[in-house]
Amino acid sequence: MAQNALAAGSMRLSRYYLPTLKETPKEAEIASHRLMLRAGMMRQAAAGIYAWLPLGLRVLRKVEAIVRDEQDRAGCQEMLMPTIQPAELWQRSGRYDAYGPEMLRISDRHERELLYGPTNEDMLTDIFANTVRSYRDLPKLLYHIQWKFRDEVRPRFGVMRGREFLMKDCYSFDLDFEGAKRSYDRMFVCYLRTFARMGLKAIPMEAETGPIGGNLSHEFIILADTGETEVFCDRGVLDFDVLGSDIDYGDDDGIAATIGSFTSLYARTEDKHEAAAFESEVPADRRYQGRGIEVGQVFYFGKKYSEPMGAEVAGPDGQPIAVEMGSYGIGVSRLVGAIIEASHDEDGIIWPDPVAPFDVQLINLRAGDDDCDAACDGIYARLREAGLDVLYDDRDERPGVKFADADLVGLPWRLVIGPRGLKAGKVELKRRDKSIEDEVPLDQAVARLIETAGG
RNA sequence: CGGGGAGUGGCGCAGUCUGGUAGCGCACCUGCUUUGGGAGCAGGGGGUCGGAGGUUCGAAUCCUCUCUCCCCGACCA
Repeated sequence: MAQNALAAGSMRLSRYYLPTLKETPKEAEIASHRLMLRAGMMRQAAAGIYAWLPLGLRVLRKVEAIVRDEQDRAGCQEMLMPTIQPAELWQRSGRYDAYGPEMLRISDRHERELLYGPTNEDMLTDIFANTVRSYRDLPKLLYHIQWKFRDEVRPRFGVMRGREFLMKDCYSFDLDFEGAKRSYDRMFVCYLRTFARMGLKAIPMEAETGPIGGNLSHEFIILADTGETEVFCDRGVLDFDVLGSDIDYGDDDGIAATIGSFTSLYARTEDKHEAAAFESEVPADRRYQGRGIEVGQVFYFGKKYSEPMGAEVAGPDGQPIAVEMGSYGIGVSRLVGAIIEASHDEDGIIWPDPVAPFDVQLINLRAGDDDCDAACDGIYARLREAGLDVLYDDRDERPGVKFADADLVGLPWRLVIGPRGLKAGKVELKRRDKSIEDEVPLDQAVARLIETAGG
């Protein structure tokens, strides 16, 4: 929408850099990859590494803004750590040798060993250890949104599994397990809200917890027919209205209760699925089976890094205590692909309103015709004034080309103005998802757009 | 990393087996005609055939080496 002044902006398509493709580049197999290339959102630079073009960047920024907003709302504080890290940090945490060839190792002109960060536990734990001294400074939730690099053996699915990817990672620091659990719960709820705000059904599912044990790790899975993972869950999980329920981050018990209602219901990916448990715990009419994409994970790992890296605070009795930590990731760039997987048809993308690169596609069917130009220019100005982001197709192209591009790019609203309708004083107002297709008087169309699509 | 496949103009492809002056569709440029679902006609521009070496009078085509990309699997946000 238009609230974000930085992201806002309308464009005339004749001036916009939007290189759409009629044919699919042969390297693109899955829908999101295909559509992102065809819709001119990105171009590949190398395997798993992409350049974001203006349209793609708009979406990436919107997704990022929602993630940021919800992090801040949950009490997390944003910072920014570098993409390049000294190897020494990882040698101290013991991960440098453990990480393997997935880590891109580089060296500078002094032959100092560096690496392109695949994650930031080590660095932030180090920063924290050097700056926080007392239990009274806890708890803390710190996050950043930064590009990461993992040298995957086999990058694929476009932006869904690239080597370079934009990720939000948050880290919690608490004095004891109870505190760590509160932080974990807080992030859990934050994630539910974050994905819901993007128009997605994201389901928390039990995940591997590693050597720590317990059940304190969940993957958040977006439902999408083309997802890579098979998921099984109780439909109750799908019906839960997170945005409708008023989350109060000051109310720990309320948050714990919200999570309890989620985690009490069966929800597992194929790795953890047990048919017998599924059938005994979930009534037949509530069993849901489908496919999904992992877009986030929350993880409690206790003192795994704080102990080796000396991240200790003085407790109430003055004795040093290694802090309890957790980390919480969201694949921001991956989400752009995941959203498309979850929302497209054979003609193109169908953007959920909150992440759409523009609100409205205004189509002038006969650019150069005085009446059409006048009507479109007027509407373009009025919609912009109302704060809507409009992509105005004023190109000297045939209608078929414009419709095809509009379907491809997939903006939520489409306003079509042509000589035929104009003679009758009407324009065509449509939703990309086809839920609305109306011929209405021009003023009415504008009013409806401002009312429903406006900030 | 195992198994498969592909590199020829911006995109999609043919040509390679059987060596003989690089082609098609779309896109692009100019003009005219068109104009409610990817227009028609005419004219035009653009390619070291991934790279390096070799064989040959002559290599996109044959041989050797190499780089890159994609798909399936294992792995992963």
